Amino acid sequence: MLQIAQLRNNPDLVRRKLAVKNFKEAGIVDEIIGLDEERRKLTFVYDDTKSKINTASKEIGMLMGKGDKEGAAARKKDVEDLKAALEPASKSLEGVEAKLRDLLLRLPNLPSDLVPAGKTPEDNETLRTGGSKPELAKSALPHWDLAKKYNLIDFELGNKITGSGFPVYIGQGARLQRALIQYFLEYNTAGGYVEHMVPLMVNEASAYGTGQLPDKEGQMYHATEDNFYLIPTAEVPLTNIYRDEILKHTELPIRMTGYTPCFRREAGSYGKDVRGLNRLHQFDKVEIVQIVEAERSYEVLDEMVAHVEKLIQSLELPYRILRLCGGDMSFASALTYDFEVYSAAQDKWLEVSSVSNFETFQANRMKIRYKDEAGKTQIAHTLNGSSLALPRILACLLENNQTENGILLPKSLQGYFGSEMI
RNA sequence: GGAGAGAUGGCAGAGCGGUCUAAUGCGGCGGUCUUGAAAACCGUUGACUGUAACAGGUCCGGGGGUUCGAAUCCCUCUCUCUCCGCCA
Repeated sequence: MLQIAQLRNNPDLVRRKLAVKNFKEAGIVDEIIGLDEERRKLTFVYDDTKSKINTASKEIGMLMGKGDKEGAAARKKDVEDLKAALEPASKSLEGVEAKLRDLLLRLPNLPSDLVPAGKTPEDNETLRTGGSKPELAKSALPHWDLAKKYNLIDFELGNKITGSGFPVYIGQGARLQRALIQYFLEYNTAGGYVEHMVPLMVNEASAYGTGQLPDKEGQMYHATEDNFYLIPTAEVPLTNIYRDEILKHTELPIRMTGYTPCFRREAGSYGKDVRGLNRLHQFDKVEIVQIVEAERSYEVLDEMVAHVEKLIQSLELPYRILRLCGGDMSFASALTYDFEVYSAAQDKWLEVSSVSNFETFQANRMKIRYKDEAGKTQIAHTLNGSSLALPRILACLLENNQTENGILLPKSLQGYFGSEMI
């Protein structure tokens, strides 16, 4: 959620930045500024009337104490009149505030100056690439065939138990998942992130906090009986740990990591993109989250990008880092770097991590604040990224490393997996 | 699932209709003392809104009500604890 002060003090800048994000309802900005002005006027009337009522009520108490019943009765009449005046002011104030909140929630975060203009993924900027694409034999198989050949994943079995997009990992496949999770967590904790195991279901307030609600309502599985949502990413429970907290600046940065399954309805997805491990309803991911002082967040973003990059390098996969354009960024983000790895047999780039700075957008909603060195309360900046999401990494590992004798695993994984090859 | 108790400032905890602008303790911050520290003593210590700055307003789990006046009374929701039941 943006801060009203941003719109009030710098409406042109806000409009310009929203345009970079291809936000269509720019009129909302003026509407908000108008409502805010109205709000302040009404607030003044309300507060002033309330103040008079408070004074009168105190007087009544004193008069009653002295036994002056007539004086008290007269003041009571005054209060009655004041209350009649308060009613409409209070009603319209409530209405204005509700409308204001609603409009404010519909505004996406402002993109940072680094964000390139653009509408589609084609407009994303390639920051850099690394690794090299493997030379595969003509007979090379896509990962869904490899998964079958080596009996690693049974997609049909998942259909039977639950539905499509809920694969069953078997034998060496399950073991490899476990090895990847372990490796990623160890790497992140070595990098200073504290491991957390968190609930996989969250309440409504948490879903609002990180911005899944209200705009991604249909993307989460919803347990309606208890009004809980299955988490689409560990970002939600991890970041919400600090909801409604005021931290000391000496406690920052907060650095957290956690492994969780993630649940996404992916309503509207279809076709070849959903084949095999490319898009699932349940998948495993290790996430990193940081809560930092405002002026440090871009430095931290770079640090997180470097952290994820080294991890991908250690897996020896060809990768590229994209700086997302305004149109391809998420609602809540100010700047996002996507990591894609090259899936050789599919001849496709697959997103495996998305590292974002949300600046105050999430923190403002969640009221995550800190006292700076001067003792002033500031809104914190939040950041998060995948480090890493498993299925597409697995797809690439299988496809890129296939040999006649099996799948050769990168050195970094061999210890966690327990052997060199599948 | 059944019965009962409760939710107050960073924490503990008093307050049960009118100086509550919420006691007290702990913690935090500043100071005195000290070579330094501890102890002791003194002072200070919330959030939001609003203003040029004051003033003013809101907040005692959430929402609603009674009253001139609510932390305090009533209704309702949520959550926590204790006991019972079930159970990995």
